[in-house]
Amino acid sequence: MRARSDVLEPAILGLLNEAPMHGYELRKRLNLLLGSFRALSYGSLYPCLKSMATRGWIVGVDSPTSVPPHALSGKRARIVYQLTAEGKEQFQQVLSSSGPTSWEDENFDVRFAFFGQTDAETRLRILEGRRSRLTERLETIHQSFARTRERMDEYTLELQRHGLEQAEREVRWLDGLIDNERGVHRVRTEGGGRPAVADPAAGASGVAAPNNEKERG
Amino acid sequence: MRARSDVLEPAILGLLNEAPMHGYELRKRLNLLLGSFRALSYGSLYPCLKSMATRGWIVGVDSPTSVPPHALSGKRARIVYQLTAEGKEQFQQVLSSSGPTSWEDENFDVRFAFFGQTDAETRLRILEGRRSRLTERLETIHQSFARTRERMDEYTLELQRHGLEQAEREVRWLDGLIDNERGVHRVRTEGGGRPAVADPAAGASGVAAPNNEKERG
DNA sequence: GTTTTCATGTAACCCGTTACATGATTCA
DNA sequence: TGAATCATGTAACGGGTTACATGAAAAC
Repeated sequence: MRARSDVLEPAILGLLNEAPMHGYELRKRLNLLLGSFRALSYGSLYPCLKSMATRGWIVGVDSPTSVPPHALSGKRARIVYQLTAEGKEQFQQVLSSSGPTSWEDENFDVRFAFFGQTDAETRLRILEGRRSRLTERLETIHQSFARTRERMDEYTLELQRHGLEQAEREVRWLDGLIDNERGVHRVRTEGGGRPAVADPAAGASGVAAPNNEKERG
Repeated sequence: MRARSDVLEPAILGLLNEAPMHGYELRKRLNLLLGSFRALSYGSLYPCLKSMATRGWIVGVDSPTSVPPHALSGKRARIVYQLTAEGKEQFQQVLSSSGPTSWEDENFDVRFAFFGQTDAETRLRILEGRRSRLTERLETIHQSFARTRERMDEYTLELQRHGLEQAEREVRWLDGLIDNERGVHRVRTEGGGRPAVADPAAGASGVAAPNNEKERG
């Protein structure tokens, strides 16, 4: 429901779970992750890091700029943040929690971005949740569409038509991913249930599969 | 930049410019207009109406429920809002103002939805502004894409690839609309420059034109 | 040497949601 | 008569942005 809550924190946890980082770099990575447009402001990042530190999920360590570049002792301290044990636990919990909020646009994106750090079961659960949420939307739009078509402006109509098409396309995209995930899931759970994307070949071909129609365009 | 500011007010102005309405119905129309999901809350609608009334853009008129349904005198007053002269002026100003904010996602959607109440020139300006904003984005993503491809998670990559594709598709959609608008523009400005969509035939075929490829799918 | 980029923060504000409160009308 | 829907609002809160403040390192 909300715009970003449940989005910023998970994203930070996920990025720090990949590698420790200082705030400035974290922001750049976050911008890439979250829709890649609309720069996240420091005014929300730093306070968020602060509160996460207070809660014990992360710790910030003052760190001089690597090896002193030109003779002088490295003094300027950047604060490099890293997950604590609690933070890692929290992240795993966020990943596997598939509450209704997880299906929403940006929340889904973040969950999806960190699929590489989840198990196939959770991935499937989230993908399918997202899918049913989308089709639910489509249903709603179709209905109100049918009810109010005549009363609507040509352009409003066109806008809605376009939105509908985009949503339908996303459903198809999800279908591809789900199919793929099911295949991987079956194979992997037989073999131990570790994340499947650790294997580059399976990940690359599998994930990209549903979209190669694009090459034709 | 912002999520909704510059979105809610224009949308209200636009809807009230089509027909006077009371808040409850306004909300339904707004939900349809603004992404059609995520219901707008009364907690933001009514205060907004209030402030718009204070500024003199709209007036709320107590109105009994049409004709009394079963003998009793209609007492229950719904507040029907309508634009004042200033409100109409403000709306026209919003429509024709093509500042950078107009290219943003939701702002664009609202502007687009009320294209029927604008002239072809403004429509073109907004469509082209939106287009260049989108391609700008695409450029940015492509760059960071090339720079950081190796360091990225398979799923993050796929998510970005998908986003890229959606954006590219929207650019093509815009191209169709722009082409169409240019045609209409040329014809119409010769003939007087009135809104083109007032003509059902031109509007319907014209606006829908770039997308009839979808029928094949 | 000056500008640009890196780097970290704070305080005021904006806009929206949640939860609450209230009451009339319509339908079962 | 009692539940669902229509209809209008308010107060507290949440999460984000803007604008401000500061300073070191790198590039020109």
